[in-house]
Amino acid sequence: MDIKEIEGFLKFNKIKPSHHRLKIYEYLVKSKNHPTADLLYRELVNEIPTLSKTTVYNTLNLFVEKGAAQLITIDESENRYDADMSIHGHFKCKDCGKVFDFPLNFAAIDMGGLQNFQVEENHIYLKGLCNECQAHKKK
Amino acid sequence: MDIKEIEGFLKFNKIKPSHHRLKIYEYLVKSKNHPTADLLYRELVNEIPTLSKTTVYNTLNLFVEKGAAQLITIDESENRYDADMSIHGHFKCKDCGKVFDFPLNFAAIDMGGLQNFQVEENHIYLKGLCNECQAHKKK
DNA sequence: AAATATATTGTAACGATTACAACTTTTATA
DNA sequence: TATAAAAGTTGTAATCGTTACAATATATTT
Ligand SMILES: [Mn+2]
Ligand SMILES: [Mn+2]
Ligand SMILES: [Zn+2]
Ligand SMILES: [Zn+2]
Repeated sequence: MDIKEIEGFLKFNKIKPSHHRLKIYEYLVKSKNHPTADLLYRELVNEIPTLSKTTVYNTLNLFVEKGAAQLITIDESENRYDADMSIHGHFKCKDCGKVFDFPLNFAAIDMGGLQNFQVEENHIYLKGLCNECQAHKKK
Repeated sequence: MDIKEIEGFLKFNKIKPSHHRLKIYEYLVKSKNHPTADLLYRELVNEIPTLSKTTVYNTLNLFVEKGAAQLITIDESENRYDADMSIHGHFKCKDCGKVFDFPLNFAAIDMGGLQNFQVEENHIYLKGLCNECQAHKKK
């Protein structure tokens, strides 16, 4: 996904593609690491020295509003963001803190129980130990 | 579930059942409304005028540590708590803000995709409009 | 009863996020 | 192109949920 595609995608979502917005969206798409606003700021401020944290917050809120990114509340004190709007689950390692994607058959979940609720968003969060951290523990 | 059962349950989880702890746990069990620390405080401070908010936070953290309650991160700015440790999903209405339980067949989720992750917790959060709020909208 | 451990309190600090007004850049209008 | 209006960005201060901490109160042990 190159910068032209990202520009097109933002426009498609009625977001005016300013330089900052392009860079922030590009980071989300390419890193796939579900960053917090603070991490995004720290990662981009070298490349964009004039960047302010408020712009990062404004931009992420705009992306969520316009449906170009989703807010991930897997953490208890910080919000994370994801440009991948497809239905998928998130796994957070309690040791290293990384958040991983995993595929999800959503049809298997959305059954019976919820009586007449009109579902607009789904968030599947698992927590435990990732592959790598399990290996460390064994030693 | 009467107060004696609650006392026994706290003891079983290695939590010394002080008066405050009993009342807080009782509220969680009986209200089933997945309260925030602040709501819990406001609901109990009339009955326990000496209650402090710090105690509410301390107590909820203790419950989670000891496995007597679970932390629910369905909100983006406030933590909620649930004494129901069984596997079930949560639905949050975007209109009225209420958080509802719904039954869940977890086996359907934990499939393939997550490669060698050791799962210790699962959180299934759906959002949308509850029954009642859909009715209001129609008018 | 005295000593020790545990629980609770009130206040201050912290950290993530937002509010807001000033400033800059882009877009529209004349 | 010059001017005005709109949109984007910035830095700082404020807000709000949560935690740190030291003082006090209560419970448990000696
Ligand atoms: Mn993801
Ligand atoms: Mn519940
Ligand atoms: Zn890990
Ligand atoms: Zn509702």
